[in-house]
This record gives sequence, C-alpha cells and structure tokens, in this order.
Amino acid sequence: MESGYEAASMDAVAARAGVSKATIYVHFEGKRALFEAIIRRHTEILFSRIQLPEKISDLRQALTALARSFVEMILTPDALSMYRVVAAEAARQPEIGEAFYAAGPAYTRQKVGEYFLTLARRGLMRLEESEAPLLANLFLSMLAGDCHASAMFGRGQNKACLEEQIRTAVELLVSRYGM
Amino acid sequence: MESGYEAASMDAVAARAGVSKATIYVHFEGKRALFEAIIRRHTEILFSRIQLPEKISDLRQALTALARSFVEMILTPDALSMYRVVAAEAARQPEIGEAFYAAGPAYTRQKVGEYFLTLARRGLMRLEESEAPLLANLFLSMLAGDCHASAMFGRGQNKACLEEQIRTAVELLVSRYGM
DNA sequence: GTCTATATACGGATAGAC
DNA sequence: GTCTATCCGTATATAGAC
Repeated sequence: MESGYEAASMDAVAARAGVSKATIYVHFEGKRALFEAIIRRHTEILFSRIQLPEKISDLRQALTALARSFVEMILTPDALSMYRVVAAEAARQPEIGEAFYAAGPAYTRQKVGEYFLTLARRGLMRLEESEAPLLANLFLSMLAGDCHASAMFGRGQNKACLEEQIRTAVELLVSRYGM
Repeated sequence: MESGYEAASMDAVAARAGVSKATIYVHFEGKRALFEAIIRRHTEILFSRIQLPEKISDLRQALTALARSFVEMILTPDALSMYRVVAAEAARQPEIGEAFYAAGPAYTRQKVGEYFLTLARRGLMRLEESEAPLLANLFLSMLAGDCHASAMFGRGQNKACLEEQIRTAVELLVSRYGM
C-alpha cells in the first residue's frame, strides 16, 4: 500500500512481517498471489465499515448519516492506498480489479439501492424499484465527488468543502425523490 | 501507460522510441523527470477535448451534450491509463498528482462552473454564482459515476447503462436548477 | 515450516567512442 | 547528440540445512 505493487519488494514485505522471504514462498505461490490475497481480504474489511442508519425518522437525516459514513470510509488512508494500488494493477491483473469492484463499489451500490427501497416502502421516498441501483450509483458518485479526487491527487482534504458537498448532494436527492 | 511507472523500464521506453537509453538521458534528468514531462503534456491534451456546447437552445440539450463530451473523454483508453498511472504515483510524487489535478479535474470543474453561470445568465438555470463550482463538481461526479469505476476495475463498458446514467444526472439537475 | 545463502535476471544510469 | 558496452544495485525466486 505504501509503495505500490511493483516497488514493494518481497524483501521489504518479509522484513516488515518479521519472517524470511523463503517462509512467504511457502505460504504463497508468488508475489502476485500474495497481492491478490491481500486485496481480497482488505476490500471486504474496508467496505464493511459503511453504516446504513437503522433508526430512520427523517429522509434528510438518514441520507446525511449514510453519506458521512461512506465518505469517511473512502477518505481513509487505507482506502485511498488500496484504490490507488488496485487501479494501477487492474490493467494487468484483471481478476484483482474485478474482485475489488465486486466486493467494493458494486456491493455498496447494491446495498444502498436496497436501502433506498426501504426508505421508499416507509413512505419517505418516491422511487420505483428499477430506479434504485442507478440512483444509488449517482448518489455515491456525488459523495465521492471532488473530495476523493482531491485526496487522491492533491495534497489534502478540505473538511468544510466536504460537509457542503454532502449537504448539497442530499438536497438534490431530497428535492427530486423526497416526499 | 501500458505498464505503470515502475514496471516500465527505460530499456523498453528507449526501444519503443527507437533510440538508445543514453540518448534519453541526454534529454531528461532521469526516469522521474521523463514521467513528469509525459504526464504534464498528456493531461492538457486529454482535458482539452471536452466540448462546452456553444449553440444553446434548451438546458436539457446543452447539459446532455456537455455530459456526452465529458464521458467520452474520461472513458478513452488513454484517459483511463493516465488516471491509473497518476493515481498510483501521486502518493510518492506529489507534484505529479497536483499537476494532473490542476490541469485536469480542477480545470474542468472551473470551466463547467463558468458554463453553468452562462446558462444562468441566459435564463436557463436558477443558480447563484457561489453555487456554480460545487454544482459543477457534483454534476461531473455523477457523469463519471459507476461507468468510470467499472471501466477502471471491471472488464468493460456498458453503453446502454451509460446513456441512462447521463439522462438521469441531467434530469436531476434540470428538476432542481432548471427554469 | 523456518532459516541463510545464493542463483539468475534485470533495473536505472553512465563512460567513452564517434 | 547518438551510439555500444558496462557498472552496480536490487529484484523474484529457490536450494539446502535444520
């Protein structure tokens, strides 16, 4: 995560793990297999952090809480590192890109889409079942928004701009799909 | 772009360029300097492809045209490769990440924000000047949306889903800010 | 299963001829 | 400015002792 796949040497990994290289090669076929195992495990851990609020009173409040939980996770140093590393290697190791996509973004979109339908069933949103996945996609994309790009490419994060972004994204959804 | 920064050897670059390694080292201080030059040049070329429609009759039509132009660009193999490579290296070479961010995402958001204000001045949008950058940010984020992630991590692109995504994002903006 | 020591190859960068 | 040939470090992976 610190160095990227190519630049991370097995010597460094072994040293950090407190074992010899030979020991690693007993447990994993090679560097790629080790990498894949790491990515698969970490993806699940990371994305399971997202909380879908259960106590729902107000639509605005529910969406805001969901938004904060999501944004907090994706701006984590761990999440940013993983995103970087997987994006870089996905071109050459498609199985890894797909595993990450399925257990990460696609899984989250699915869960959030289902959550929207729960909100609709409780009379808080006006939404057809077929629209849910697409709307979840658009909502999550807005939440990542510039903050994700800025954290990824620029120097740091801007907490104030982040709150405003969340608020506006929530407003946009409420004004079109709220009831 | 094919191999990533670390995995791309200077031998390979020299061979592809049809010169010897020594010749490259006459023109560039080292591998990093060459990489930085490539990224700076390519970022400008890529992002200058985005077209802001000049003939404006209808808000929906203008936003859709802008959306198509943007999405087409970011899903280009060139753009995807560059995104991957820069994301991967930005952690270790911050100047490169920042240069890409400034000439790419930030520049585009700025331009689109100004475009929104033009639309507002023509009476097509209800929008205050201070809201423009944030709205541009949210709109562009929705347009990238799942299609970008899917192209980045998954196997391919889905044209149908893409058109639907553009349509819904445009509708969301029109329903809240149109007049 | 774990270690040390090593095989083997390739990386970035440069010397020196032309 | 461009080449060929090479320096020197480090990479992945393995052999063989314990």
